[in-house]
Amino acid sequence: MTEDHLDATFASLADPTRRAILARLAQGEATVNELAEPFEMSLPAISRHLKVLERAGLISRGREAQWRPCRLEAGPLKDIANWVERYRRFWDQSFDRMADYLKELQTPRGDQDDRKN
Amino acid sequence: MTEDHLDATFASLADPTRRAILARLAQGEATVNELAEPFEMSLPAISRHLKVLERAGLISRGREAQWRPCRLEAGPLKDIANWVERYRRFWDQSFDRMADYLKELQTPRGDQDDRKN
DNA sequence: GTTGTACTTAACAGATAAGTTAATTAATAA
DNA sequence: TTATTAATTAACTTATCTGTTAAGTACAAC
Repeated sequence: MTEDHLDATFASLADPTRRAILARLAQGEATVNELAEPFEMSLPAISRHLKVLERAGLISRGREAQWRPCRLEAGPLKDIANWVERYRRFWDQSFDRMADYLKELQTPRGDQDDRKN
Repeated sequence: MTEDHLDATFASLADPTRRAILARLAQGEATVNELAEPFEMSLPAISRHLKVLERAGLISRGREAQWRPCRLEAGPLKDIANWVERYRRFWDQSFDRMADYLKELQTPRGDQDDRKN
């Protein structure tokens, strides 16, 4: 909810490996090795990505014997969705066209200035 | 639309100054000095933030005399919204509860295991 | 021309990020 | 106890990010 939290969430999502990990976890829990398998990257590297995701609150980790199963935690994603929703009106209809349209309403017909092409 | 583009967009949004700049631009075009005014930061720093936003396609810049008015470009924000929507089901109802609920359906009444509180 | 305003670029410093390999911790299994 | 598997931490390299001040560019006004 805080701005600071948004920082960490957006930063976490800026990495394609981490987004792929989240996509995998959307299908269910997985261990570190399972998560690492699709990537040509060392296990420590994956472990660090997981730590980044954990710090952002995007995953949580349990303990079962020597495995540390990860699961998706979607709270921060909801924050992102809420944040971006505030801009929906800017893409729902082209804002440029909207501005032109409003201008047109104020201007007598056949009387518009030239515009750059 | 590409993954690469998402990288740049998320990374741009990970900075509170840049998010504040976008919020300001949601109210209309502004010059660099106008955008810089609320921040205790040098103008070159703002200029670089704007370059980051521009590279991510989140703003565009015109030229009017010596001013370079910035405007919001919401395309990449739409991409973010689309991306995050895929996870909506994970926060719309608590997924934990959903799992519990499904389990409950499969279990004879008054017969459930203890759960952590 | 010169001066002033708006903004960018250059050059630098410090912090953070992302990967590597090697060593370490933790639990299982023999 | 020893060996194996799962995962993390340590130490290090390289690159990128974010800010600074100082210098440079572009246009306007005089």
